[in-house]
Amino acid sequence: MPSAANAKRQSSSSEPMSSTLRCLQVFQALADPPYELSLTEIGARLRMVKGSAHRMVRTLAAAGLVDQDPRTKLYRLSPKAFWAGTAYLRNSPVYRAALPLLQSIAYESGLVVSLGAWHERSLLYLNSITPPGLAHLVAEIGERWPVHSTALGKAMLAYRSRQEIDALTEVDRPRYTPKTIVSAAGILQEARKTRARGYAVDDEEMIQGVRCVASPIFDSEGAAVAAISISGPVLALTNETVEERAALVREAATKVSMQLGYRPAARGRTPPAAL
Amino acid sequence: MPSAANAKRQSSSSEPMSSTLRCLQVFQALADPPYELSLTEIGARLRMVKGSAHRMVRTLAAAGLVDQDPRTKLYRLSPKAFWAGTAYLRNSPVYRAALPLLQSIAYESGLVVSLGAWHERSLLYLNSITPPGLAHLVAEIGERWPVHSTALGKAMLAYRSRQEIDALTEVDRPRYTPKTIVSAAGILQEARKTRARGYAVDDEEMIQGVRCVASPIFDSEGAAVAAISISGPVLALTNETVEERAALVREAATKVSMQLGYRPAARGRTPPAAL
DNA sequence: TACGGAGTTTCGGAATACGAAACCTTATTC
DNA sequence: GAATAAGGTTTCGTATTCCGAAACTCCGTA
Repeated sequence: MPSAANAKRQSSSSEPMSSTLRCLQVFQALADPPYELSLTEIGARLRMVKGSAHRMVRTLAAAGLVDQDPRTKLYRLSPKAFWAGTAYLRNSPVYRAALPLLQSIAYESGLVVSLGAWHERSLLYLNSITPPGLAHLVAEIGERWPVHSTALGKAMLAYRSRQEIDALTEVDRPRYTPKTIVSAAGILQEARKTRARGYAVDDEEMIQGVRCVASPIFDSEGAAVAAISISGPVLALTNETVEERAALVREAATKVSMQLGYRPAARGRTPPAAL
Repeated sequence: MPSAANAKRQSSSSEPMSSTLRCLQVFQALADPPYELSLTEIGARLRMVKGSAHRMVRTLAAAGLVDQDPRTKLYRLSPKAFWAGTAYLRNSPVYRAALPLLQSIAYESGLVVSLGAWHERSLLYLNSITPPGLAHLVAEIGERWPVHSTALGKAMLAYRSRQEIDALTEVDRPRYTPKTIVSAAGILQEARKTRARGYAVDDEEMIQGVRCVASPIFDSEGAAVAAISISGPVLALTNETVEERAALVREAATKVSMQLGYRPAARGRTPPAAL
């Protein structure tokens, strides 16, 4: 009786499982603030009836990835989701190679040291080391930040392909402070400067009063996949000390690149992001 | 035509989506070492034919949670999975409250400082701060460790319910070093000692040459949901200095508990894990 | 050039998920 | 304290989606 002369093909070929995809949308919806959602809210955001939303959170709960607050009834990601997601870190050659160096630089500089990776045109924070007293200017593990206004992002962007930069700057990027560079021309110019001096600088372009320097990490294919930064209040990271801090991150980033199999003098590799 | 007199009920009530559950099993399989699996291996582990395994990794890939290494063809968790999973951390009151304190203690003590949470009878590492040179004795973010042989685990276990302890110690726990306490009686005795002195000690019970002290964090309901520890080589964490290190973690853990709304002198709360 | 191993796609049949609506539970209002 | 409202949970029939088996393709090897 069903499918009586169904007009539509069951789909051309190996389509992903649609019901599972919708369920994973629920999962990902819980990964953004406010991190805790009611059933009704989930249904509203993802355009599904309450019953379906309920089935999906129950499925995620059955898999252990989602918890429900007994008091508020709100759904949120569980510790198991954290365990599973962080497998990426534990498996990441960049992270494993960089972590010890981050600690060293943090103690040497007394400032915030961060490791970020390139992910879908944004900067993904992998970890930060923060000396006491500077906790307020720290990005959280796993947070995504813009690449045009952070030192970590700019360090990677400067060594990405020209097409990637152009795609990013098709329209002006968001402004966060008066110093944020938002235009395509400005961002391209910044990339040029970054390559010229060998490190990227964020001079209060993301957060007022915070300055950062960063240097990119290259994988064995020469792609800028990550970066290391030192951040601090403008009073601590003055123009006089920027150079030596930059030297710290450059040295560390180079070491990590080497461990990843990057060889700077490789055979005729085209310099990235040619202008 | 289908369902022509189907003998089996479609299931009593809101069952979770079975196909999605199997797909999430694939996701979780990638969260354990070796972290990268081939299609055939996934199929073998989860008892599914290749075609099904393929549909599932394609679905996870379509959701962005899984990547395939272009060279090796192996599947692994993606940065997006990391972003999603770490939402648990960003949303965690314990983590937010404890992180600044961890940094302080790490700088004060010069040793490794860790934060762990109770999760399904095991210890889940949320983060660690490691001074230079001690990187080798650090547990990774998101790793799960046993509760009977780690200071973090023992600190929480000592304040859990008697039933929970008994359930855990039904059979002897795994031994990792000659000093590991594996019997039910020994673990119970340890819990008693921990409560008596106010902090837990791991004296080379997990890793030879490494000693740790830890103190539990209580939520507003009085449950020991997390703990803070200081770890170091036995030469650095000597008997003479254990007391003062323990004082550091106790003070920090108490502060975090307070921030979570825990009130030690609450109305007639039954002391946990009564003997 | 044949072979082997692994990944990918196809296909029909049958079990599974969807949506709508009813039901239940908890908090709020008068 | 009863009525109400808002949200969470369950039921049910239909038709859509998923499962398994097997064929196909790709790539490196003998």
